[in-house]
Amino acid sequence: MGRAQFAPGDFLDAARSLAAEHGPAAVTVDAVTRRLDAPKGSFYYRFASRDLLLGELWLATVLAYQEGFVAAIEAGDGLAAALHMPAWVRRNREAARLLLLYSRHDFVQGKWPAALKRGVADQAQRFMASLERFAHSAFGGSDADAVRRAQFVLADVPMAAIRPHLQRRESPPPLVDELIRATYHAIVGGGAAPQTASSSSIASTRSG
Amino acid sequence: MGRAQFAPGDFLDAARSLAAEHGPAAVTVDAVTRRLDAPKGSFYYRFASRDLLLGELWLATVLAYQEGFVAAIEAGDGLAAALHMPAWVRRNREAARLLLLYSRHDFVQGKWPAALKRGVADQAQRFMASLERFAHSAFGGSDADAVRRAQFVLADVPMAAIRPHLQRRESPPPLVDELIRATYHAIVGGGAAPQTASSSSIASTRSG
DNA sequence: GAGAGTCTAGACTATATAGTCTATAACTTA
DNA sequence: TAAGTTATAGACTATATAGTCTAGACTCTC
Repeated sequence: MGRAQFAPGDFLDAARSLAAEHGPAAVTVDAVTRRLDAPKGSFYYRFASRDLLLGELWLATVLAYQEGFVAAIEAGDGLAAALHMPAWVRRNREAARLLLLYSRHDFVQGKWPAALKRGVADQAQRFMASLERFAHSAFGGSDADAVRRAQFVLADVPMAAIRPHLQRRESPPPLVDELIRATYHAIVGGGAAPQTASSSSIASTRSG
Repeated sequence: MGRAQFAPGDFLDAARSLAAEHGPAAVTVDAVTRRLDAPKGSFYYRFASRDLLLGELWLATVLAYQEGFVAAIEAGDGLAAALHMPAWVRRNREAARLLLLYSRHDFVQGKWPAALKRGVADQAQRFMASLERFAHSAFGGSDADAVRRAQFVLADVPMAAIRPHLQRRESPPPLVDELIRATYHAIVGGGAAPQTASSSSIASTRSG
């Protein structure tokens, strides 16, 4: 069969669905090929190993998210960077579950080739650079504490706000953005804080 | 061998260490018994299955954490409940890794007996009751949004602040408490907020 | 249309792991 | 000390899964 019936992307798509539905452990080669009704040989013709499939899936997912994040930071808009997470999650529900419900190590525990390794390292490095850049502009320094603060408002808090909803397979409601925004202003301060720390106002903003 | 060489707790301890070090997937029956130099028979004499071991480990871990949390809520001190997480994590590093780095489903995917099932359900119910109680006192209601806010400040944010440090196998530094506190005051407001939303003060509080 | 290259097809192998089963050693109690 | 109880001991089975291998079907080019 000289004409390909399956593209590499088909296997990645199937893997993404399976991982989003039942976790990365459910992404067995048999499960993936069964879902596509493809023979095993066709899988291994394209991917050297299951580890590689999962590694590529993870990297693609992280990069897809990070693109908008880095852009926002480079535009000097920290709040937009923080709010990029819920926005992206709403548009990419399956990928979002991979990114927020599991860790890198659930995907890439094994040995991967240099190319993938470099890809992941580059990604981490670009992300850290963004955090440092933001830390510098928001907290006046790039020491460990300032970077940690940046990570907190730009990544940890958005994840924390969204995760429970993904766990219940819901789309993150608007309340999530509000919580991220309020936290952002509390930690970063300044800017266009719509209200002061007195927060009964926050609590009642979006209840209906 | 009429006198027991191993207590059930020995297997739980070994399982906890393994899970903390390499994740719950590394808690195989072989790995556990190898670590204790115990025969397989001795394991299955005490635990009906691997699932049961992991289930009991998870439940014990959650309950150990929750005790202090619920007590703080019942004492009417929301901030103490939020700060209980970093305090508990510092005292229970291994258990903390289970609780914060993995999800319930990594431990209890299989079938468990009614007793365990009830234990987990009870635990979840007590936790929700605490959240509702706090939501009522802090946000004046127990509707879904108010409970979600409660979960955010009391559970999600503390987890988010701590998780990166556990991932690096560090003890959570004091900065973590500060971030939790600042977020708490931003969302809950009122109370004894030590500073207003202008946060250059927060940023410089604990840099040295 | 012959030959080369591409991809499908799926049986087969190797290995890790959960769980079973039988024998027996070490205690306990009458 | 005999009988009964409790636990150790580890070989064995069953199953899931990653990965290999060979045959051959399809397509494209000359």
